Amino acid sequence: MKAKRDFFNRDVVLVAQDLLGKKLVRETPLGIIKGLIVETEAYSDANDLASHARFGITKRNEPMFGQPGILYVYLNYGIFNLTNIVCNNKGTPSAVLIRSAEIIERKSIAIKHLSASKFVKVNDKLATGPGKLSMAFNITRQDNLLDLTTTSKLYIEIPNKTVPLFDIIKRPRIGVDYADHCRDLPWRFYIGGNRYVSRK
DNA sequence: ACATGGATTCGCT
DNA sequence: GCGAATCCATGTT
Repeated sequence: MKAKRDFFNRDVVLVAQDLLGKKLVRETPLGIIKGLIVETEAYSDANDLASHARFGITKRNEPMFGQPGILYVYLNYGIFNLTNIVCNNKGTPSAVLIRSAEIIERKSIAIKHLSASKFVKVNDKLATGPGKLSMAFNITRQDNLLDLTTTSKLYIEIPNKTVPLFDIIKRPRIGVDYADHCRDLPWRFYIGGNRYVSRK
């Protein structure tokens, strides 16, 4: 079952954890790639000094203020697109950064996407780290504002059958040392013991 | 108009 | 553990 608007219209810290173990489905010209989300981070509103929303609404972060369930993609370090899904009700900025996934269908397509960049190494960890993940799934700024609840191009699939239980590890977010006291918030979430997590 | 630095990754030390 | 690659949004002049 495809995740609906209500799934994303909740507190971003909850959604970030709830996305673990869900399927990320991506339709490309070459076929449909599927991956299990194993690592996420939550970014909140103006009170979160690590969030793009800390400056208020700008041209770049405008998607964060939009409908829950839409995509927010931005260029990071001039090299990588980073994939975020907007949460909370419209007007309350927040987004979940999808950091890592275990690709379970059509790995060959992901390998083709990764091969297009000289900045990533193609190995068995195809979508480990937010830059590699976005490239493996061929998510670029062209996909910015895409509505995951209404398109078949990209969406979250919630399995019908029960999935095996797993531990949710909570840690400070990566690369936000500038964020004053917010740097220590345990808003990075990953599946305990999963080998596709970017760092321990 | 200009300077700054970053939600990364890889390769070398 | 550290620096390079690379570019544009953001904040300052």
